[in-house]
Amino acid sequence: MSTAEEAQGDPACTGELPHAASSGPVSHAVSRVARLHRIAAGKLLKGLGLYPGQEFVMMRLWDAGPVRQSELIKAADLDPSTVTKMLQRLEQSGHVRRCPDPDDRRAVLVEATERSCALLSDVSAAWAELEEHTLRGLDEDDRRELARLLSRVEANLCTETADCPERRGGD
Amino acid sequence: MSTAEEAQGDPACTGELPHAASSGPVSHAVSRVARLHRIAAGKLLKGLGLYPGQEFVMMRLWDAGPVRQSELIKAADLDPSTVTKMLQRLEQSGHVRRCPDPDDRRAVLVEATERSCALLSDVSAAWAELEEHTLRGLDEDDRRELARLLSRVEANLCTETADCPERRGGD
DNA sequence: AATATTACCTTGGTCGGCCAATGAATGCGC
DNA sequence: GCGCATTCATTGGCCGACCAAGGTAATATT
Repeated sequence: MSTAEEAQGDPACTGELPHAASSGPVSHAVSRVARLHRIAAGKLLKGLGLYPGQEFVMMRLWDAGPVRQSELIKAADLDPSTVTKMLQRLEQSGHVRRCPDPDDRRAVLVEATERSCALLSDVSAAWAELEEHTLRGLDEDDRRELARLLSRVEANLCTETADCPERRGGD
Repeated sequence: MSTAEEAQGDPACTGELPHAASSGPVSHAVSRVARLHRIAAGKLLKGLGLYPGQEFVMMRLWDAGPVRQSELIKAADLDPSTVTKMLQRLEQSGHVRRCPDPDDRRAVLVEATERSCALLSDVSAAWAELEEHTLRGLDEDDRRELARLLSRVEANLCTETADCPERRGGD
């Protein structure tokens, strides 16, 4: 076994930035952090029977009670088809119940099952753990700063790619 | 009751944090930023015939020339199967050429096609644009700070969930 | 040399996520 | 009332990403 190279070393953590990405170091970091963060979330959620991404939907349901699917879509800002499929799986796994909306025959009302409500505290705890894992070693100032900067970045990314002269036409 | 205050025009940009996620505001922000960032990258790459995620592999190939698939896997820190499928599609779309490694009959050598090399500058430009889009409005200090914090977070997420021994300082 | 291990890649499955296109019900304008 | 546009949700296709399992070849062990 010659590989004296740190059995569990950091494969990708050695930030070897590709040349073509040198123009976007932060973007690169965002991508890597995103994947790692998702993986970490996935591990924590796995024990709860949830897949990463489903928590957002469940959280909305826990918060808001029975809602239209369109509300979920708007709240999570996801593609309708994404939500449809996710809900089908969540229904299959017993986390969610769906029934037609009596008021609008094309709409569907979604609500969290009682069983899933038992997960609420676990998911909250998992998220707290994830947060701590993510921010370990950062003091309060750093955390605030990171939150602030991410918020700025999010706002930036919410604007269309190259057409945000912050002045759309009349309406 | 029935305060319909959340029924506003802005879909997701209004940071209405679910209650269950209040324990992890930064994690939530990371998730949202990640998705938005990926979407932005996707839009920029679409015109170049690439899908988000493929750039990383291509960048490695442009940097390193013909490499083993395992090198790519290690460099990008992706699942082998992910790389296999991605390369199959990249080969199909003409961005990549693969041939068996004469030195190791189970290995595969991968290289960027000449055609794809023409994309290098475009991808670099796209990444620069993405970076600017991401960081618009942040001054140099903020950008440095964000890079620093993301780096810290990345390091955190590289450690297993509850196991953070002394980390190697990497040269 | 024969066997066991390990490394390399592939296949098949699953999920989240997107887009495009479709069908069904509602609502608006005429 | 009738027709058209909107909204709601679904389907199918695609891609990235994961895991689990498998097959083949190189290497270590015996």
